[in-house]
Amino acid sequence: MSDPFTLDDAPPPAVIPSPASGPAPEPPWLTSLNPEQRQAVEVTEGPVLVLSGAGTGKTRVLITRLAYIIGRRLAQPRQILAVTFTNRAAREMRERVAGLVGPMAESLWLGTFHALGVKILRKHGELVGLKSNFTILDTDDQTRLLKQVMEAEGIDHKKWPVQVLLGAIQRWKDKGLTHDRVTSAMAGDLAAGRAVDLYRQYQERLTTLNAADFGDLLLHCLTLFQDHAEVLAEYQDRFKYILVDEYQDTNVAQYLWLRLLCQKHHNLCCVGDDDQSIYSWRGAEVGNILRFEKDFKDPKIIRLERNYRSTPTILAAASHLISHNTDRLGKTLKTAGDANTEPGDPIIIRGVWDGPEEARWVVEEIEAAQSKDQKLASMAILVRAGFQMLEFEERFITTGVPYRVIGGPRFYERMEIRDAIAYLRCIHAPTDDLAFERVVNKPKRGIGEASVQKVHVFAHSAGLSLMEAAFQLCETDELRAQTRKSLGTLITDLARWRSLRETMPPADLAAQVLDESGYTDMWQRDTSPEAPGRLENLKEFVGGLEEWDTIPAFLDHVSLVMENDNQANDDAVTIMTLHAAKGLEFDTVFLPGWEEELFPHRRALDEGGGAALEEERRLAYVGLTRARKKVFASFAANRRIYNQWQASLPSRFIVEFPEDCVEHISDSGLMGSAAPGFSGGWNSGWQTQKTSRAPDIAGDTWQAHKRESAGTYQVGMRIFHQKFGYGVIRAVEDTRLDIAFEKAGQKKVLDSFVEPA
DNA sequence: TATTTTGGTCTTTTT
DNA sequence: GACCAAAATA
Repeated sequence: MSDPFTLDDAPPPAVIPSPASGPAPEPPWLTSLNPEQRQAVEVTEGPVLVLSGAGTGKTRVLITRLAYIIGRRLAQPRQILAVTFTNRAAREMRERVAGLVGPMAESLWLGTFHALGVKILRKHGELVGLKSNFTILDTDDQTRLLKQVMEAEGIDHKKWPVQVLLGAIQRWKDKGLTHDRVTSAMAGDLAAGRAVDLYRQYQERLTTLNAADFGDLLLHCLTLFQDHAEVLAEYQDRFKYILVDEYQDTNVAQYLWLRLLCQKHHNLCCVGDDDQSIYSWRGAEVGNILRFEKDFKDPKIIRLERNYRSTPTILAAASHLISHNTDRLGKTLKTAGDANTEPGDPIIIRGVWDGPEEARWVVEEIEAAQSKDQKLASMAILVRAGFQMLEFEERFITTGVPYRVIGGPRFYERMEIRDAIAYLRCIHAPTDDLAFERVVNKPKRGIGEASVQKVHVFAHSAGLSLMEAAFQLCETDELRAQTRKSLGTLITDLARWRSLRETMPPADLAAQVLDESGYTDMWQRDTSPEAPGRLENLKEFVGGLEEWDTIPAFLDHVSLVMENDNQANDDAVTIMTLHAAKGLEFDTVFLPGWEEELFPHRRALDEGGGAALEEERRLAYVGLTRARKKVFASFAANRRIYNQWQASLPSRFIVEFPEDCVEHISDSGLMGSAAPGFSGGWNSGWQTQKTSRAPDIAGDTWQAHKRESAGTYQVGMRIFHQKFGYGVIRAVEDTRLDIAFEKAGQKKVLDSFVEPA
């Protein structure tokens, strides 16, 4: 095999780094570091673990370390591997390194685990059964594929949902387990005890399709390294220095991947914070941090504890909150500034009546800050779950305040975009059966399920791809003349477009395909309200394609990045999940929805043990420490979930704030007289709460209400509701009442929210 | 075949 | 209430 890595014309000399070894003046980006940071940069040899609290300059250390290694000529950029968790982090890191060392940064191996895995598999994939143009499946494709396998095996999909099995397979992959290493004990009675076999068949289907799912990107790498020592040796040789960001979020597979790669030079530097481990549900093992000392001999452990980001108040609150966790390495964050730094504003805590009210309040605060010349871009709303975003969006739209949602409904996951991509996939890889299936009757060409099934059966028996099978079937009388004709047209069209791809830029090709296939037409004729939006998205899609020179490059981007990063640089408030916020910082942070069952989330509470709860608390810690100056936390007494109003209690995390760091503010105008439970004002209620542990807000009034309510309400009764006013009960079902309100119309409400009128 | 109706499940968090 | 899948209907 030709060695692609022998191009290094001038291997750098192995210099033992030492600040005193040369008279060269030290650049400012080095001298401005604090002693611990500097150590983390300069100890280049051997394993290094940097335990880095929130806001302690972890990213800066990583970037400086990269620049230092390059600047000292300890290695060429192409001999350095730097791994991040998100594409955003990777992009940012590359930009900032480039700022220090210039265009050399281009040749760094820098990216997410998955992106780097793809890079390796594109080169050596044949050794594990993947051709270099293999497809990367998204969640949707994975589900459909596994579903096909399960259906073929006659597994009852009602009893054993696809998602559950898929989740199990993914977790196995996270642990680095190929199907032959999963024991039946691990599988249990999952999928009627057939889980392991189904896993195997799923992998077989993937191989036939020349496709890999997300977990495979790492798992195949591991297999490759284990079975082909010469390939592993190449990479081990090449990567003189390895840097890992967010190490606390690595899973077992990623850990093994790293361990294999660093075995020659042993220069592995991992940066992480166990208090910010929030991805255990995705297979992340905080244990990787704890194992570091055992698995890598004589590691240097460096703690960064000086926080440069937040005010002392925020820091104190965050530290106090996280100290409720028992399972941690333990570290204290100190403010980095002078001893007499101003403590900063207290954390504002506010209880409101319901979700919309909360949104109203948050946006009011944002507008107030804006009128004091604070940039909207310096403010963020961090939510626990995606559905919370809607209320804020609505409010921003009505008030006209610019906002930006990160990680919302993803562009590339929209139906029309996935269809368009499927066309490109068919053109690029004729064997991509999943894409073909998606496209075959979109727009409607009279090729129904029955015909597709025939193609399927034939393809399977003859060992052909769907497209090839369809082509051959068109030569026979198996299919109806009508079907045969349109199927034939589709296949010739696809072939024609394929022949254009050498000469035509992807954007133009896509435009032509969407046009000639009738796909655009389909939406233009569609009269549903969302059709114009879809056409708009397709336009944007074609526009976005212009950045790409080749289809495969674009397809990789789509499957790995999944987000459209045309981030307008307008001044806008950011809305995102707490998970997405990790690694970012803002002057002002809003933390809405701090209610029991939402945050901490019900699922975390249900799952026994304290582990899940501790992860929720870490999430709270991440949220708090995103703020530089000011934090607003809030909770609503009522929240609508599935069209049901539900009473909720303030999150236990609110109680865990140290009292001298917070300021409770009550809802005067709106709430004052309207809500009995609220009128007393917060402060008094909260004083007693700490000891009694039963928040007064819902305390006596509501609890009593709940108890007495069973049976008190009957059809025909006239009642009063805080939000909807007066009404008459139409139906009673358990604690749910169907009420015809005089003003608000017919609603379903919980009995605890009404009182006899 | 295509469209409508019904019935069941939902919401954590993401590469 | 929204979204999906399967059944019923045109």
